[in-house]
Parts: sequence; structure tokens; C-alpha cells
Amino acid sequence: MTKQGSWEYITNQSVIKQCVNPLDPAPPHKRERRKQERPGELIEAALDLFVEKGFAATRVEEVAARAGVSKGTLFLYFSSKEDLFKAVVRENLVSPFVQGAAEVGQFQGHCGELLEWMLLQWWHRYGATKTSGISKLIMSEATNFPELAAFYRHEVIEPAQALVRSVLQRGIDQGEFRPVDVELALHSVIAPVLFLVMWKHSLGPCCPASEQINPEEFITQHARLLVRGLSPV
Amino acid sequence: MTKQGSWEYITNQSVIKQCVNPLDPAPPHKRERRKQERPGELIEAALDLFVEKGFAATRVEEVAARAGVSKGTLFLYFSSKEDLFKAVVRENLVSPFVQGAAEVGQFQGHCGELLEWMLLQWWHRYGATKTSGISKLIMSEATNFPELAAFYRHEVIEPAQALVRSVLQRGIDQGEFRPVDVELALHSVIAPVLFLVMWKHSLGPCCPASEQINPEEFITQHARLLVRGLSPV
Amino acid sequence: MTKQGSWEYITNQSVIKQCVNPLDPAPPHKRERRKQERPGELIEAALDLFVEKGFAATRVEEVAARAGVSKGTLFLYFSSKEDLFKAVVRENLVSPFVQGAAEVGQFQGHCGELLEWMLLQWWHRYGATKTSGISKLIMSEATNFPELAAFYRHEVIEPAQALVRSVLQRGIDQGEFRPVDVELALHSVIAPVLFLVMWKHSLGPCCPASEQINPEEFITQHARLLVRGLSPV
Amino acid sequence: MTKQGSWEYITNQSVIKQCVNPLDPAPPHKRERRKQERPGELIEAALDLFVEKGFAATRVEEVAARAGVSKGTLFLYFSSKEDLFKAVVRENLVSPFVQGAAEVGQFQGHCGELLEWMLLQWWHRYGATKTSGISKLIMSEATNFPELAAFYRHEVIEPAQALVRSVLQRGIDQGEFRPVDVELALHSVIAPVLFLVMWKHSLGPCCPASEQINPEEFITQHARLLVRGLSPV
DNA sequence: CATGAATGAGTGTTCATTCAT
DNA sequence: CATGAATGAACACTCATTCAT
Repeated sequence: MTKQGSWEYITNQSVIKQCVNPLDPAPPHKRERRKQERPGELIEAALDLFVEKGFAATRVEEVAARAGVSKGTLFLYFSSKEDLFKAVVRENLVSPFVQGAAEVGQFQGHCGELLEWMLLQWWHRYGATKTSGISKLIMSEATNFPELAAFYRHEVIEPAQALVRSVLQRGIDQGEFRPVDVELALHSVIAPVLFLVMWKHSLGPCCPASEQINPEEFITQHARLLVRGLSPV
Repeated sequence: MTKQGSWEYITNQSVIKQCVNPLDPAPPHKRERRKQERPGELIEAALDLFVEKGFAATRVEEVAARAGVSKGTLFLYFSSKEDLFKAVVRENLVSPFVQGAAEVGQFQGHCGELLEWMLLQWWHRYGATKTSGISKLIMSEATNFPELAAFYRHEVIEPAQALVRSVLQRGIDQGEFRPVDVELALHSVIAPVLFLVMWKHSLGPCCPASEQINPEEFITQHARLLVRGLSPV
Repeated sequence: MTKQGSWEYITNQSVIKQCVNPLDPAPPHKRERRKQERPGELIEAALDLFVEKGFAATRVEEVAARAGVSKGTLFLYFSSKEDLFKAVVRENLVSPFVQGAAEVGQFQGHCGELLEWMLLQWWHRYGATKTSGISKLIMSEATNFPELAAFYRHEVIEPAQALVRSVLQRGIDQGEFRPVDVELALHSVIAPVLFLVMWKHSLGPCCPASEQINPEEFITQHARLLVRGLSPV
Repeated sequence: MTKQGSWEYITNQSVIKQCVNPLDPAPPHKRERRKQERPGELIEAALDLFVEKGFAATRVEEVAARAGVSKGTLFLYFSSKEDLFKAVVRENLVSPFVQGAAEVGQFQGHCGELLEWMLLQWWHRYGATKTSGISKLIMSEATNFPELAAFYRHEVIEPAQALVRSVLQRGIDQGEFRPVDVELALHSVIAPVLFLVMWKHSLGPCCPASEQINPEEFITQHARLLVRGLSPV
């Protein structure tokens, strides 16, 4: 019970965090507006550019320009380019599972259907959005920013895995799935969609239109393949 | 006789030496002439550093130093940093792949088994080695070096996809697999192993031992899930 | 009163200072902000060094140092070494020429006199100054920097030729000169003064005083020889 | 007399020099041929390249390659690139006036005709040939190689000036020319043809065909303009 | 003698970071 | 607070010169 409680507490915290998020503040006084919004505007600009060009290839001057301030001002809010990068990742690490997890918990019905629905939801709410660039960013720069990698693992990967794990386990418990190794199967579910995100932000853009993957179709077929592979008999 | 004997002995020694360590033959001179070995040594050093630090963050001088030569010497063998990278890819990905593809062509038997075998082979020969860092590197830096990305797509990705595609198609033609969309299924096969490689070179190292994925087990189960999912009835 | 007087005196001084040496106004700060003056100072420094050592042999760092700034600052104002050179040419050759050409247009009188006057003016305003080193420089390095050569031809040579051509043609039309081939005659006018410039910046300095050419006398006599050679009867 | 004798002696010397010139040796033994010819071949290759690209832009490796030897071999014969440059200039400083001077001395007739003939001869024998690149080279690099400039002045310029001076003086003495300042007039004669050489090796090649100067026509018209300008009445 | 592999100081250019105003 | 001019340490790449063979 304590565990569950503390888990809820953490969840709440992160929800609160999301509200206090400087990107979305209560309407401030006109005079202070600019000042308070600065960091958020810089982070937003930086997110775009980091995702598009990577950490090394993004110039702070460009970030500042896109945020409509001077280069010097950027360093007033972030002590270094690395610091800015960390802030970008931290700020955008809104786990797309917080809300989704609740819905999943209330889901009544076949786990196979749930799995397919979950993956499609994940794609629509996260994978298809700009924010998914964060995942690419983290995988790309993990070795240079191990602390961010750990942060991401803890805040995003593990909750996501827990969610998928619970669905798979429920499917097995209900006799809907064969008793496979859940820890391994979990990656069969997650890997392709994470890969999709990586692809979208790396090699995808340099492939001709004829070779583009249709994400929804791919996810649907993949989910069905897996569910069929998991089903008993 | 003694003289002759000792002479023979020396001869043998140097022959042995050559077999044991061809990189260090006879007393090495300050200015060694090893035109034959240089490119290989440089490629090896470059592989290590590119994998470790990424393309942009690796300085050519470092590569040269690790190969035991000066900066200028590197440019004697490779006309640019990009050229060096291409050589690394050619040497470590293209050549081994060509060899592997030939073996697949000769395979007689169930396509399901072939699929599993292919993925495991791919893991042992490539995924498990440091060379697989190249794949991570490419995905990380593709947007900044479109020429490299195109080169990789053309030389590595497309041949690999063609191979998997042919196996899936054969399976369908032989009635072993259901007539799924091959272009989509292909990614269900490849994505998880590529993701495994990404993971290994990014977030993997910051996970505790307890959360490590056992690659062989994962690949085996994944292949079987897919094959089961693909099988008719 | 003394105070006021001395104050006035100081004010006057600084006004004078500004007139005498606008480069050193008020107490200079370590990090001076002189966006207005910088380009001019850099162009001036570049002119000196280009003339002295040639384009290729001049290092941008040296130019920056002579202008009292760092290497990076130079690139704040000029995007490349070639760009800097073009600015030097524009500032020192193109602008003054445009002004001179206007005066020629207003000249009323004998074309023979005009020719002599033009050549002498050209010498005083350009040939005799260090700026004329640019012409030598261009001829020396034209083959290596075709873009610069084309730029110079277009911006300097052709306008100058057009000017001389127009004077010759007018002389012929007015019956003051014989109807010679204007395109050839044009070079008889220009070549000697350009040669004078080349000489001044190449072999001249290594000739003993006794062999120095007096430019004004030479130009005067040359002009008169030509005019006499061009006159009818 | 002594003067004249020593002058002749020097003339002979330089003729002898020309014969001993490694570029044109008596047929040597086959075995030694290569060795003896090396420096000459290198100098020839270097002349071409220095003329074409200037000193700084010519790479010794290119010179060696054009001469068919390795880079190392070049340094066997010339201790440095500068040394090679000096050898090129020295070796090619065959005064085109040695033979011409004799012919001029024997000329009987109008000095005006002689002047025109001299300039045309000079063009055909020197200006139009590859060797005229030397003049361009020297003017371009004079400031970097003052000793070569002095050498050139002494060996080429002064004899040439003496020749032209003598013709002008004779013309004045014979009442064929007006008594102008000979030292100045001399440059009116020489400058245009030297300029022609500079032009040919610098900006000429980057001008469109329509703007090319026809050398013979220019020299002819220029000579006639001058002679007319010099003639009395 | 001739080679050519190796060197390393030097070049133009970029960009995160600083700091006087 | 905000600016933006200035900095200087890098970096990829070049090339005259050396020297072991």
C-alpha cells in the first residue's frame, strides 16, 4: 500500500511539475511577461534545433535568434550550452504515460486489442509529435550525457516498460497469451515503435518517398503479428 | 655450423614473429614504412573513436595518434574525414554483409528457421561487436552528414532490407507464411535488432545489470514470436 | 574660473583630438566598441599587408593584429579573406575612380590636354599612393584568384578603359586626333602608367637613386608624345 | 677600349654560359644522361609552373611529378623551394638582347623604322615565348627575392635600356627625332611591351576573346605613334 | 642516387563564452 | 537586465622538408 501510495505521489508530483512548467504559466503581469517567458522560449527554440541538427551542430546563436534574444542573454539563463541541453531534455521529459497509464488501467477487454490500441495511442500522442525528437536526442547523446540518460531511463523508459509488462502479464494470467518470457516480449513490443521514432528523426528524411514507412499501418500490422505470435494454440 | 645454425634460428624467429605479430616485424625503425598496414590501422583506430565519441566529436588528430602516426599521414591515405568514415563503413559493414548474404542464398529449409538463424548470426557477427556502434553513430548523425547517411542507406540498409524481404517473400510463396504486407513485416523483423544495437550503445550502459537484456534470448524469442505470428492457420 | 577655463581647454583638446585622430577618441576601453570604425581599420591594415606581402602571403591573423583586434573579430566583418580583399579594392580603387570619372565628364577643352591632365591626376591620386600596390598585386596573383581578377577587371579595368576610350573617341570626332584604332591606342595611353605602378612596387625599390624615373616628368612627356603622335597633319 | 673589350668578354661569357647550360648539353653517354639532365628537367618543369601559378601556389611535388621524379629527388638538387626558384630565374635569364644588339648595331636607315622593327623582334623572339613568363615572375616576386630582382635589372633591363637609349640618341643626333629627354622617352618605348608581357601572363587569360589585344598590331601602332610624336616639326 | 612515407608547423574559418556598456 | 562586440581555442586540411631504406 505504501508503495502504491508513494507511487501515486510521485505521479502527482510530475503532474504538478508539468503545471509549474514555465512554458505554460498563469497569465502574468504584462511587465514581467517577457522575463518569465524567456527560459521557456529559449528551451523551445533549443528543442527544435537540437532535434533537427543534434547537439554539436546546433549553434547557441541560432537558438538565441530563434527565441528572439541576443546570444549574451542566453547565457544569462543557462550557464553553458550543455546546461541548456540538459534543461531542454528535463523540461520536455513529460512522460506520455502518466495520463495514458490511467486509461490503460481502466481498460476492460482483450489484452491483444489493448496492446494495439496502446501502441497507436503512443504514436499519435508522442511518436508523431515534435517532442519525440527528445527520444532521438537522448539516444544520440546518451554517452555524452550519462546523467540525462539515467534520468530518461527512470522517468520514461521504466514506467513505459512497467505498463507494457503489466498488460502482457495480465494477458498471460487471463490465458489470452502463452506464458512467454515477459521481460523479453516487452522489448518485442516497444523496440519497433522506438525504432520508428529514431528513424523518423534520422535516416527517414533522407529516404525517397517510395521507401517511407506508414507508421499507423506498420504499428497495426506489427501489433497483430505479435498478438498472433503470443496467442496460445 | 654454429653460425649456420644460429642463422637458421634467426630466420625462424623472424618467420614466427611475422606470424604472431605482423604489425611489429623485425626491429622497428623510427620512420617505419608500412604502406600496406597503415590504412587498416587507421581504419581500426577510427572505428574505435567514431564509436566511442561520434563522428563530429572525433578529431582526426586523435585517430592518427591512436594509429601511431601524425595528422598529416592520415591524409596521405584518406582524402578527408568523411572519406575515412566511408572506409570504416566499407571495411566493417559492407564487406562482412556481402559474405553473409551469400550464405543465406544457399540456405535450404524453413524460412522461419532461416529468419531466426539470420538474426542470431547478425547479432554474433555484427551486433555483439564494437562495429555495431557504427549503426548507432549513423542514426545519431545522419541529419548532419546527409552524404554519409545516403552512402550508408545505399551500401548497408538497402541490401539488408532486400535480404530480409527475399526471405519473407519466399516464405509467403512457399505457403509457409501468411500473405502479409512484406514491406511492413520487414521492419518488424529488423527494427528490434537495430534497436538492440542502439540500446547497447546508448542507454544500455547506464542500466543496472539486473535490467540488461540478454540479446540471444531476446532475438530467439522475438524471431519465434514473429514466425508464429506469420504462420498461417 | 580657472576650472572652467581648463575645462574648456580640455574640451577643445578632445575636439581637436577627434579631428586629428578619430581612431583614438575618449579613454579607450579594453574591449572597445567601435563597430563603425572596425571595417575601415581592418581594410587599412589589409591594404598595407596585401601591398607589402601579396594576397597569398598575408595571413588574416596578421591583418587582425595590425588592426588591433583578434582573428575572430575580422571574420565578424568580412566573411572570408577574399571578401576582405574585395572590400579593400572597393574602398580604395572603385570609389575614388567613380569620383574622378565624374570630373572628366565635365571637362571642356582640348582632349590632348585632358589626356595629360587625367594621367597626372591618376598618378597623384592613385599611382603615387601605397594603394597602387593593389594593381601590382592583382597582376601578380590574378592567375591564382580568378574570381578576384574578374572582380578587378569588371570594377576597375573596364571603367578605366571606357573613360580613356571616350576621350580618344571624342578627340577623333572633334578632328583633334587622327582616326587611329582606338582600342589599340587606349593601351598606349594606359600601359605606361600601369607599368610605372608595377615598377614602383617591384624592381623600382632595388634601383639606385640615379636610375629612378621621375613619374610626373615621365607622364607629362609621354602624354605629349602621344598627343603629338595622335594629332593630324 | 678596355671597356668595350670587357663588354665583349662579358657578352661572350654569357654566350658560353648559354652553351654550358644543362638544358642543352652535348650528347652525353647514355648511362649518365639521366643524372646530368635532372636539374634541367626540374628547372624546366618549375618554370612552367611558377609562370602559370606563381611561387607560393606552386607545389614542389607538382614540379617533381612534371619532371618525372619523386619529391625527394628534387631536394637532392635544390636545397629548398626558394633555391629552386632562384635557379629557374637564373637559368632562364638569357638576355634576348645579346644577339639582337649586334643586329641593331649594323642597322643602317631610319631610327623610326629601327624602333618599330626592334619592338616587333623583341615580341617575336621573347615576348611571345614561354620564357617571357620570367619577366612576369620577377616583377611579381621581386619584393620577396630582391637579389633576383637586382640580378634581373643588371642582366636584362639595363642592357635593354642601353639599346633603346642608343637608338633614340642616334635618332636625335641625326635630326630624325626632336631632342626629347631620352631617359624618359626610353620608358615610353619599353613600358608598353613589358606591360604586354605582364598582361599576357596575368589578366589576359581571364578576359573574353573580344577584349584580347593583338600584340603585333598594338606594337606596330604604338611604335608609329611614338615615332610620329618624336619627329620634328 | 632515388624513393616515397612520414612529419608538423601553419592556414583560413568557426563558435561557445565573456564582459563593458 | 540585455546587448552584441570581442575573444581565442579548436579544427580540418596542406605542403615543404626529412630521412630510412
